[in-house]
Amino acid sequence: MERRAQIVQAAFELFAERGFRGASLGQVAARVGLTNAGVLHHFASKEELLISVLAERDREDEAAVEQALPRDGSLHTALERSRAVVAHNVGQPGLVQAFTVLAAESVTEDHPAQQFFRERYARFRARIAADLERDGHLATQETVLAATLMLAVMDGLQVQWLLAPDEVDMEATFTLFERMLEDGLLQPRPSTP
Amino acid sequence: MERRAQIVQAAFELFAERGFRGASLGQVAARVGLTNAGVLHHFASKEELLISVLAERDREDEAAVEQALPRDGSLHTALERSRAVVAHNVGQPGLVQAFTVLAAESVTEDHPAQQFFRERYARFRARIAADLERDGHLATQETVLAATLMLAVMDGLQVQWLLAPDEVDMEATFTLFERMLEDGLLQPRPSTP
DNA sequence: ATTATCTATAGATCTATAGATAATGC
DNA sequence: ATTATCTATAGATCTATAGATAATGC
Repeated sequence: MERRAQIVQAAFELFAERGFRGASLGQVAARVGLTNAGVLHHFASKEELLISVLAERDREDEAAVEQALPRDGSLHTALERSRAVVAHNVGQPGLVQAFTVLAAESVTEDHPAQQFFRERYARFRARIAADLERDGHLATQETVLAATLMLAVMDGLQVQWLLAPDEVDMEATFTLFERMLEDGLLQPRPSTP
Repeated sequence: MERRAQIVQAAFELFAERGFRGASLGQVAARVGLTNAGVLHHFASKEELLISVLAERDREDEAAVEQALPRDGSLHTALERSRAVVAHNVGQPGLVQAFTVLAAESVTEDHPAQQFFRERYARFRARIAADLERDGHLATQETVLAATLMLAVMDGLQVQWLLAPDEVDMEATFTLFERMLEDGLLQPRPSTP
């Protein structure tokens, strides 16, 4: 079972570096010191390997966030969690790159990770929308839009940051966004003229 | 010269459908009714084809926006332009998919479009920041952050929208963002408590 | 003459499978 | 016995080049 984890780790790195279609089983095998066929003993196909990588990494990362700062249903905690995730990501370019590259690649034809990302985004949107709903400052109809927006900001920032880490300050930009969210949306509106 | 344009068009579609690394020269050739070698007569390599595709499409699209709604340096027009781009994109999933997939793919190792996207984002950030600067409501230091944020929102929305066009309302979400931007950031701050 | 295409092909990969061998767990 | 790995390989691709042929523009 140790081996499986090693392979998942190597595949994760390679998919981050080259994308799913740009990375090969042979490269994964070489990185863990196996042959091609050795890897395919543990995973029936390259697609199955990708699915495993995504499922296992996602589970781990969600667990890490949950442990560091448990959800309590409040909007305050929800925002703090997002900020914590962004701050954490700044130190994990490999992780960010893997999810950024694979999520975008997944929109292409017959991509094996399409269902995974579709469900992942739907789940996150619903979760954030629920927190915003409970907060009560937004019209029900707007909570989903705001949740979509929040995820969009995180994803969009990552692309720019990966391309130019010295020019793009992901944390500061996200903080600005949260300020806008709080001042412009969540406070009682100051008589929009 | 007609042929070149046909090839660029076919390549654009295929890169959108499968990404640069997932699409092949042979597929491009087949789509325009040429052989592999026929395509390589017009473009020295697959990489050169990609660069041409990006350069030509980008030029065309920028020109289209410019013609529809010329820049005049005002923030109002700048925001209107963004909204127009988002609205236009909703009718152009192929265009959106090409840029979304290729931008994310470009962050991977030795990707031929890396320089293109790096420069493109830098250019857009600078342009939007300049408009915000002139407007005068933001501290100079914040204009770049706000410009980064604006591009991030557009990009991030596209990923979610491409995966679930029926669940994600790109225009409505962007409108919500612009309202936040105006109310929360560009208006005189209502005594932040 | 020059430009556009084609045929043919070299030389790399790539995924996945079959079947043999080595290692491990009862 | 079962699990892990390997060697060998089939069968697809893929990119790019060389050299021949067809089409076009003076």
